[in-house]
Formats: sequence, C-alpha cells, structure tokens
Amino acid sequence: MIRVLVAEDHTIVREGIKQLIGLAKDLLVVGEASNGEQLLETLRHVQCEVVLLDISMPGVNGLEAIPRIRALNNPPAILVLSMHDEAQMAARALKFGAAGYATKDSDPALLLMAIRKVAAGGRYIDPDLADRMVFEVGLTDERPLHALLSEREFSVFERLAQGVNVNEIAQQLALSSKTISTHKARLMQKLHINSLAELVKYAMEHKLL
Amino acid sequence: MIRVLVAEDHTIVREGIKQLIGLAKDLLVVGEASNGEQLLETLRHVQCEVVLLDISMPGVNGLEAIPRIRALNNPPAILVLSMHDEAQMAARALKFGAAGYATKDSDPALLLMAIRKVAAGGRYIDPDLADRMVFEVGLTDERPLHALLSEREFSVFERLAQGVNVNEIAQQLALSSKTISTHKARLMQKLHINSLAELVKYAMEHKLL
DNA sequence: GCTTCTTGTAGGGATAGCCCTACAGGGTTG
DNA sequence: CAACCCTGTAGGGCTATCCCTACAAGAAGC
Repeated sequence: MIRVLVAEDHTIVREGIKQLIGLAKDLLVVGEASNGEQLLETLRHVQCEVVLLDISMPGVNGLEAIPRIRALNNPPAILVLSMHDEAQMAARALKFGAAGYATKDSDPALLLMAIRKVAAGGRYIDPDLADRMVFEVGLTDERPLHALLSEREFSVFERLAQGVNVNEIAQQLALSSKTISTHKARLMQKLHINSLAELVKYAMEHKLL
Repeated sequence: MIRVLVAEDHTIVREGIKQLIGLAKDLLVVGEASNGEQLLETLRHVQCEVVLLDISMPGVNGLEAIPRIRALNNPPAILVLSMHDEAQMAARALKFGAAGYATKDSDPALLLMAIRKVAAGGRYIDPDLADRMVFEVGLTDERPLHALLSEREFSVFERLAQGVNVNEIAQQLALSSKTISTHKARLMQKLHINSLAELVKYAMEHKLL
C-alpha cells in the first residue's frame, strides 16, 4: 500500500484529488495540507511514501517546501503537481529535488501511474512537458531573460510580480529587507527593467503570473 | 436525479470534481468539457439540469459561454466555479446570468449543496464572497471601475502604470509629490487594488497599457 | 439654501526602499 | 592556483513614498 499526502490549497481541488487517489486500491491518502507550514507539520507525525505537492501555495510555497521535506530523515518522494506547465518551473522543481512533475492538464491515470513510479524510487515528468523542456531549456539559443535569474532572484521576482512588498518578502524568506533589495536590484538589471511596473508587465507577457 | 455537466480545462481537477459529485447519490455527471466550444457542442445533444463552469478556460472562456448557454432552449442552471475569489468576477458572472458562484477554496459539501440549490431554480453565492460583494461592489455596476476615476486620478494612473514614479509625475504635472500620493491612494481605493503590481495588472487586463 | 460628497491641493511625521558598499563561498578560467 | 565573476547575505545613510490630516471650491442631494 502506497501512502500519499496531498498538499494543495484549494479545498475543492484537494478533495477531488483525494477521491481520485481513493479509486486506486494500492493507494491511500494519509494526510493533507493547504499550505507549506501545515505540510511540514503534518510530515512530522505522519509517515508516507509520496507527497503530492502543488507548487502555487500561499506563504511558503511548494517549491520552497521541497528542500525542507528532503531534509527530514527517511523523506518521502515528492511529486509536484502544477497548474501552469512552464518548462522553467519544472526545471526548478526537479533541481530542488522533486522526483516528478505532473500538470493538472494530464490524464488522471497518468497521475496515479506517476505516484506509483516515484513511490518506487523512480522519476516522472509529464510527457508533453519533457518535450518542451528539451526544446526550450535544452537548446541554448533564444532563452528568455528570466532564465538568467538565480534561484533566490526568481523567488523574489515572483513575489514582487504578485504585489508582495520588500518587507513582506523578507519576512516570508526570513531574510533582511536589505538582502531582498539587493536581489531586486540585480534581477531588474538582468531583465533590463527600471521599475516595478515593467517587472509586472514582463511577468504577464511571459505568462509567469 | 440531478444531471450535471462539468466544464473545466484541467483534466485532473475535472476528474476530481467528477469523483466528488459521484459521492452524492442524487447527482449524476452526464458529460464534461475542457473548453467553451466543447461545452456548447456537448449541450446540443446532452440534457442536464446544471452546468458546473470554470470561468478561466482557454479560448471562449467561461464567462463568455454563459449568455450562449442561456440562449439555448430549456437551458440548464449555471454554477460558476472559480479559482480566484474575486468579488468583481462574481458580479460579472451573475450579471451574465449565472445562477451561482462557488470558489475552489470552499468546502466540498457546500459545492454539492450549491448544485442542488441551483438545480431547484435557486441561487447560490459563496458566503465569504457574498460578504465582500456587498462591501466592495455595488452589484449594479457594469462599466469598468476605472470609469469612476477623476481626470487627475486617471493621468496619475496612466503614468504609474507606465512605470513613472511619484516624483516624476509631480514634476510633469507641476504639483507636489504629496498631491500625487493622495491621488494615487484615492485611485487605488477606487480600483480595489493594494499594490502597484495589481495596478499594472489591472491596466494590462483592461488594455489601458 | 444648507449639508454632504468629490476633487484638487499639500504639510508633517513615519516608514519603506534605494544606492553604495562589503564580504564570504563557490565556480570558472586563464 | 590566482584572479575573477556570480550569488547570497546585509549595514549605513539618504530619498521616495505612505498615512493621516486639512482645507477650499464645486457638485449634488434634499
């Protein structure tokens, strides 16, 4: 029996996914969480083989939760479930240590299969996405500017685009606001932008928002 | 038996919702669609009492599909299911003729209840949202929020959206920066936004940029 | 005609954020 | 392996911006 923990902020979607997993006789949902903090807390007293993780959760988002999950002893495999099927995002998730990346567009049967695969220590990437990843990320030409951003810079970028201010970001990431300002300045230089307005525009045009 | 059609673009979410509805013995999913065109096509040969509609679908989006569903003879009731619990969006959906508006954050039991309610000819609005609607939106409005801006406010708005900072605007308009700040605060209140990021987003979504 | 709302203007004081600078660790490269 | 660049971190000090408040002129309601 494979034990699964579902981390996803939208209740309806979470319940739906639980139902879906319930259909498979070899899978069992043993817990759930609607944000990163809750997830880590739950993992402290619930054993499972797989965490099904939505990247776009409020507060400590899914991506950032990954290394913290893997820091536990005997950590579960992490299967990321994402809305936006950005190749960029998938690459980041895998780099952070996720065992797989599925999108909410894919076939439910594939999801169940993916859970089994990562539970067995394997890896899974949505086939459509894998395709695009070798195209967009693999070929060295014409990569978007935001591909040049470092991990930290990208986290700061995302939050700024969402309207989070420097101080709040500093709190979320447990850093000094000075540090956030530095990251902000550096990422803006990399993206050749001069104002927050342009940053948001950039994010929208590149469908990062 | 209440027959339901599920229109939602993300397959996993759609399947999850189908499972969820399957739990209720008085509800039956008789069809599904992953975009607006498919939805209208399906409705042409499938009878149902309720359409569960995701507004953020690609192509003909959910909102635009509403009047076209209601133009059918003997049209089903439409229950909108939304990710973002925007009061503004809910107001528009209801204006277009939806019978209800639920968010994916809400309790699954409420969703089932909402389906029954609209099937019986009633209306349903997510309680949290209803609260905010009476506060934020004067249900009657159809014209865009930015129509409420005064002349000065609009000039300031445009410049802010273009990335001009408060001081520069003050110079351009030969006013004190304090005055610009005041206009900014007032216009942001009118547009129900809390950050410059949202301001830019608003401008882009309304093609003002 | 008196009150209330909206708009344009701006000050005082507090805070957020920017600019410049710094330093350490890791990677790269000549 | 030394020099350099990139990244993550942050302090000091200055400026931009916000929040609250105020007031006058016109519009609007009653």
